[in-house]
Amino acid sequence: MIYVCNTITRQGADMAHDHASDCPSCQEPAAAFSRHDHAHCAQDVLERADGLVAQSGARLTPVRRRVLEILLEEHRAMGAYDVLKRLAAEGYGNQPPVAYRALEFLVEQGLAHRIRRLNAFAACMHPGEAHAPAFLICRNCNIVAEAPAAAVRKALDAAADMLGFLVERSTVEALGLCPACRDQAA
Amino acid sequence: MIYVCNTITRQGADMAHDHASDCPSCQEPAAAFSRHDHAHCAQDVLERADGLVAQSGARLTPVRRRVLEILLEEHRAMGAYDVLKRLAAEGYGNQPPVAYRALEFLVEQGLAHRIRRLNAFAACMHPGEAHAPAFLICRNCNIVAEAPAAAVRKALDAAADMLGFLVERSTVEALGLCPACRDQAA
DNA sequence: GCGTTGTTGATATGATATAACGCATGGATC
DNA sequence: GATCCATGCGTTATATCATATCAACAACGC
Ligand SMILES: [Zn+2]
Ligand SMILES: [Zn+2]
Ligand SMILES: [Zn+2]
Ligand SMILES: [Zn+2]
Repeated sequence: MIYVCNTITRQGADMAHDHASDCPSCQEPAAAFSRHDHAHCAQDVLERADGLVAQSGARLTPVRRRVLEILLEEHRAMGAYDVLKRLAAEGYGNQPPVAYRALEFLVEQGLAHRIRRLNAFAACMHPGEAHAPAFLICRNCNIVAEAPAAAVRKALDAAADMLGFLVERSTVEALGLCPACRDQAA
Repeated sequence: MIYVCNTITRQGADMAHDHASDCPSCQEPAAAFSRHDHAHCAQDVLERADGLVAQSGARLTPVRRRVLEILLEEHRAMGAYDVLKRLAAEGYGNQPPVAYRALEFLVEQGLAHRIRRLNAFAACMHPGEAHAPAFLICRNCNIVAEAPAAAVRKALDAAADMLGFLVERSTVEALGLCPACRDQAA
């Protein structure tokens, strides 16, 4: 299947990763929203997730791994109950805590992100790489892309520092139009 | 009464406003978290709100105005149901839509902000001034401050633009420690 | 084996948010 | 004045998001 990838990875010190260079998400930033076979990306992320979790001493149990797979398959921000429906249909528990716990675990491990504007979760497409992404949410087609935001964080830290405020975690989310919907509107 | 003001206003082209210069929120950024008599700020904001709404053709009805007053009085981020309790106690409707509609109106008019991380709303302390603030949320004492974020938005716009994404609205929220709690922790 | 820890599943509840309907008001139009 | 229409309000009901608590069970170290 062909998807539009919600991944945006820049080649560079902060975002580089080590898998095959034919990964569409590892090309130029301008290619982030372009259509490509997402199966490769998903498979790559899963493999890296296995390694990262083992390395941290945590356990990527069946439910947790399945939730990550679902997020990768669906390839969009999903509500906890959306995930739960999928789990229930596959014989896992169908109670909210099952989904919330798995999602919380994935977020803690850096394998997924929480999109507060949507009350939803999305798989991180470059786990293990230090990053604090900004999320770009298209109001027309609902695609969610992760954008490198080192400069944004830096500006935020500076603004907070002027007031004596110490930033520990931050949320940067933008609502607007993706390239495709932007063209369509014009 | 003495409050800590959740307002941070900088004297400068983007944030200046025209009322009396003894407003604590109009002093140096470093004074943003300091204690002061908030009644002056609240009164000033209400007066400006009246003017702004009239100017835009909208109507600041009793319920809407009362919600703004409540937000200003409480001087913190409030959940919709907190506001609703206050309204109900004063004889207004006690159903969720009453509060949500008024809050939505205030946000649309730029008289209040929605803080997604807290699922809450706070009065804007400098309505009418072009601004897209970042919110600084203390994880210890829950104070919420509005910080000027022009540089942050600029960086975000630039990051999005590199991907062809057009930002229309954005959410920038930081969780951390306010100056007081930071000192206390040290 | 056996206690300890962590994971899962179930029940129940709490918290946040919106859909849909009908009525009242107030201004524009006839 | 009567009619129409747009707007706001109140209500019922429902949808969506999230957590507290307990019981069963599995993995692990001893
Ligand atoms: Zn990839
Ligand atoms: Zn789009
Ligand atoms: Zn004040
Ligand atoms: Zn504090």
